[in-house]
Formats: sequence, structure tokens, C-alpha cells
Amino acid sequence: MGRPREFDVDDALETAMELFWRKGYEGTSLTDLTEGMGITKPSLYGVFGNKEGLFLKALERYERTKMNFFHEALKEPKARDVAEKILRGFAESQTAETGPSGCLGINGALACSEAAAEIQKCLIENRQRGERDLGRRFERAAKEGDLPAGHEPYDLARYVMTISQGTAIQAASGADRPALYRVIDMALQFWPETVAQN
Amino acid sequence: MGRPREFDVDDALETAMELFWRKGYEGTSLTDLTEGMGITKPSLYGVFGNKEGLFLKALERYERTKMNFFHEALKEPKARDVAEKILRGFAESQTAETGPSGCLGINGALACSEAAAEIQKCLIENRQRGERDLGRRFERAAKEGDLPAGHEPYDLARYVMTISQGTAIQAASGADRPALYRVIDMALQFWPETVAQN
DNA sequence: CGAATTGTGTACCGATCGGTATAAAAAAAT
DNA sequence: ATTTTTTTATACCGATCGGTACACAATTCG
Repeated sequence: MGRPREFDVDDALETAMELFWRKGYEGTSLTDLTEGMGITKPSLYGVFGNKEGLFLKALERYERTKMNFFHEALKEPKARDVAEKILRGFAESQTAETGPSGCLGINGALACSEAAAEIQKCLIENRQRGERDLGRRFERAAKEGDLPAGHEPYDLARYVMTISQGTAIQAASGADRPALYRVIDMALQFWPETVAQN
Repeated sequence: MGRPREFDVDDALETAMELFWRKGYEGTSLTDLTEGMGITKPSLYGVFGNKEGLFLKALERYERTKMNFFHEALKEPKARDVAEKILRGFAESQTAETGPSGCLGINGALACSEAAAEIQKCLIENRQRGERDLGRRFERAAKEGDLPAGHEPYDLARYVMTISQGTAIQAASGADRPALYRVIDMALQFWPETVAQN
């Protein structure tokens, strides 16, 4: 009961996500947010708690709507396809024609003041979690004889994540999707199309 | 003549560089700067103009003292050695035990408010200039038959810079030097030690 | 119809932001 | 010793930061 909300929470969160994505956590002011979302500060605080809570919910939405390819990719039967799907998935989300360039998980708070230390830590853990999940997937691949010879699963995971994070910087600097695809093709070249079957 | 300056300009600039490196342009306040440098605001403004001027001078110092390996690497006779020296040079400066992790050219202003747009643009151009210089070097290598077959010089340059930027994120997230070296070893694997001699 | 509940608009809070006016302090020049 | 020049310290500027108190508007429940 009570007075009905005059805005759509999901729409507002989508806008907040895009703002944080483009300008980072500290670079986005409450004025940016309220003007962009079309709501007042008390409404924002009523629904999302505070700026930090809003960012975390925006990050959650980002993971759910833009990073869904990641855990889908882990289901690929061949490790090389896992890597390729992840690399292409990142490149695509980083260079969408509509929406900001780069990656919210990096743009959000790469280097920041002490006031954003908690957000920064959260984003670091977020990236490490993805890398760990990929490493686990490659561990399985190692047991299946599905990895390039002479490499540790977690090193391969770091390799793939490093390329993905590199393309995030490239995208944030203006690189377009075809350019990133060419980088990815090179990065995958050392990974044989077909690994020795046993 | 006049009253002598009570601080060393170079020491102060070194401190400012490290602060901007660790906390970014907008994440570093004038209070951070003056307290770290051990000087007052009027002294800072007297010598460096304003915050933006101080950042640009800090960036200049960074390029001169931390990125000197880059143009040295371009002088290597073989393209693969150019690439390897650049990749290892970045990884080393990003993981120095003393000093901040990552890269000032990325941490400085990856995503930011409109107030820092000029700094952001300057850093983007900075990165693109490096990539272009490397591309030019690889163009020469192509003429010398010193490139892996089937790749454009500027694509290879983007590839190398993407890895370097990726390791910058990795370092900012806590990855240590040996971990980055292993990534670099993988990234170089697709680049034959010896290219077909003609 | 009240009464209770919830969202909205306005106006404000203390703290901090980058930046500066002013005057005292410390040196060189005369 | 006095003037001139430069740097220093203090104290302040308007603007903006994230966040909130308060009154009012809009709905449901009794």
C-alpha cells in the first residue's frame, strides 16, 4: 500500500549501470545519477540505499545481462572453444554500438580514492572470481587431455583474462570490434585448433 | 634572488607521480598531494600551475623514468625481441616492489567525470602514440621479412599493446611479476623464435 | 470518510573539492 | 639598512560532494 512508485526500478538501474560503466564509480555524481535516471535523491536512496548500494546492484545487473556469455562459455566441451567464446564475448560487450565502451568491472574503480576502496576491492574480487572459474574449467580440460601441452590450467586462465582485460582498455580507447577480433585471432593462434587426441 | 625554495621540485614531482599512479587523477585530492609532497597549496600552484599541470608533468616524468624501455626496445634488430622487451618492460614497471602497481597511463583516468575529460583524452592519445610507434617499427620489420607470416604490422602492434594493457590490469589486481612473465611467455609463443629467412 | 503508509519535491546539512588573496618570511641587490 | 623579489603560511572562496529532514501528495485499509 501507500503511494505508488512513479518510475521503473529496472529502467533506472539500467541507466545507473550505463553511467557507472562510462564514468566509473567516483566519476559519476549523484546529480549525474538522479538526472539520468529521472528521479530525485530521496527516491534513489529509498530504493537503492545509497550510492554504494546502487553501484553494487548495477554491477549485479551488469553481470546478469552483459556477462552471461561467460558461464555459458564454460559449458563448451572443448577448452579452446571456451577460450574463444570468452574472448569474443568480452570483445562484443566492450564494443556494443549502443552503450558505453570497455568494461564496468574495470572502468568502475581501477584506481581511486580511499572513499571507493571497498568498491575497488569488490571489483578486484569479481575479476579474480572469473579467472578462478575459468582456471577450474581448464583443470577439467587438463584431465581430459584437452589443453595445449606444457601449460598449467590457471596460467592459461590468466592468459585469457589478461587478453580480455587488454581489449577492455583498447575498447575504452576507441578500438572497434573488428580490431579486437584480429587481436583475439592472434591470441588464439598459439592454441592449436585440434589438440593431440589420446 | 628572493626567498629560496624549501623543497626539491624533483622529489615533490616523484611523490605526485606515485600518488596519481596509485589513486588516479580524480582520486588524488590536493590534500593528498600537498601532504604527500610536504608542501602547501600556494607552493604547489606556484611551481606546477594547477592540478592538471601537475599531472601532466608527473606523466612526463613517468614516461621519462619508467617507460624509457619502450623506445629502447624499438631499437632491437629483430621484431620478436622488440615485442619481448616491450612486454617484459611493461610487466616489470607494473610490478615494481617499491611504488604503485599497474600503469599510470591507464590508472590515471580510464573512466572519469567530465572534469577530467582532457586528462583522459591525453592518456588515450598517449597510448595510441605508443601503439603507432610500435606499428611503424613492425612496418619496417615487414619489409625486412622479420614478421610472422599473415599478419599486418599494426595488428601485431595492437596485439602487443593489448597484452601489455591486460597485464596492467592484472598487476593492479595483485598479480605478481612471475605470473605476468608466464602470460608473456604464452603470448610470445605464437611468434616463432626464428622467422623464415629469405 | 478518516487513518495509515509510502513515495516525491524542496530545501538543506557538514565535508570536501580545486583554487586564491593576503601578508609575513627569507633571501639578493642597492 | 632599505628596497626588491620570491616563497611561505594562514585563512578563505564558491562550488560540489554524498546524504537527509521535512512537509506534502498519492495510494490502500478500516
